[in-house]
Amino acid sequence: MNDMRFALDMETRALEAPDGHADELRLWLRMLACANLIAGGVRRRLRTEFAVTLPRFDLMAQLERAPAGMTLSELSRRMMVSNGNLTALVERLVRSGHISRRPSPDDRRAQIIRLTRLGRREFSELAAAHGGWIGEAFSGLSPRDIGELSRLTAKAKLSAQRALIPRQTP
Amino acid sequence: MNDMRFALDMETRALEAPDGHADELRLWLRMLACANLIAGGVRRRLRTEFAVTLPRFDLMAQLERAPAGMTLSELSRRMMVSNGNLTALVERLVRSGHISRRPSPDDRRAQIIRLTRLGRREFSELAAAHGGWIGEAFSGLSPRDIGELSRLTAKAKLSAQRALIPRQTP
DNA sequence: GGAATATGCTTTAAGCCTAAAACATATTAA
DNA sequence: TTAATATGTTTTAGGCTTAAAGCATATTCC
Repeated sequence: MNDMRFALDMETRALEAPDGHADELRLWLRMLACANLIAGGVRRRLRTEFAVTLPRFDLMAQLERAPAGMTLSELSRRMMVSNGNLTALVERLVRSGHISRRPSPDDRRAQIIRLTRLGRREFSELAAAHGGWIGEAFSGLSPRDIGELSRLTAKAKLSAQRALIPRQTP
Repeated sequence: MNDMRFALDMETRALEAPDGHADELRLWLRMLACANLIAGGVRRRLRTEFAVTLPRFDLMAQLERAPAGMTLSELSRRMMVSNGNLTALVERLVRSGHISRRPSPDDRRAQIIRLTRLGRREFSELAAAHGGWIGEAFSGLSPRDIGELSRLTAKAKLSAQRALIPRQTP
């Protein structure tokens, strides 16, 4: 039995803000809860309907947009996960026949990862279902809401980038 | 060395939508990227500045709002994580002296978890810093933007709940 | 009361994730 | 050219996360 339940009142309790960041905190908790909710739903459906994990789906989604393939480092940047994380994930996908791995002709340290025919075929099914779930998830919002939310989220992302990314040391 | 870099163009590439869910997909990828970005920054700072993990912080944050304590099940609902997940997390926090665990007087299966004095003291430092980081993260948005984004995110969360939560089987 | 069912918690197996260190190869600078 | 530095990948140690199964105790139904 699935032991998980969604607690939906995470941010409904008042946040007694120590400083004046109460609105930002409320926004953050809402955004986090919303993202976790949707990601959790996607994860559950991928598992029960397709026996696939979300990271595997994410990896295939990135590769699908790069028919020529990609190195592990490039992949780790796009997926926003650590480099070492990919080693095992890629290994599993190679073993299951969804991706191929060959040495880079340009750089003897690097490898090029690509979707196999099987990987492409299976991903197209996953992507169709996934698109439907996301459409459902936001079906309570009008097109106008979606546009506005999208715009503001992009703005928030940019703001967070500036604020949170560690300074480059060139 | 920190091997992670933030790839920020996740959703900048066009999404060729199979159906008509392109806008929803773009929104979803933006929201996910934004949440991951902020959560990643918070995680990194908690670790480097306080040697604390994000789940530990989250757990303490929940307990801080419940001075009378809480059972593990209640905690798992509020944190939106699985029940089994908490066993080890709670064990570690008990060992480090941040929380206490005592049997429930009402239910011999249950335990009541509470912040200790140390836990409360340490959490108050964490919370202050955390509030500041979140304030920074959204500092590029006007109060009006924040209000609007907060409102729409709440709406999206509600929509996702309706759409994605598995049907209750009463 | 006793059986069936539900709930609280732990355990297990598997996978995900990070940071840091290690190693190999490239690139740059002196 | 050699040395220093950077980059691509893997390894390691530790923690997080889930689903599912198992155990103990409560609750409900008959």
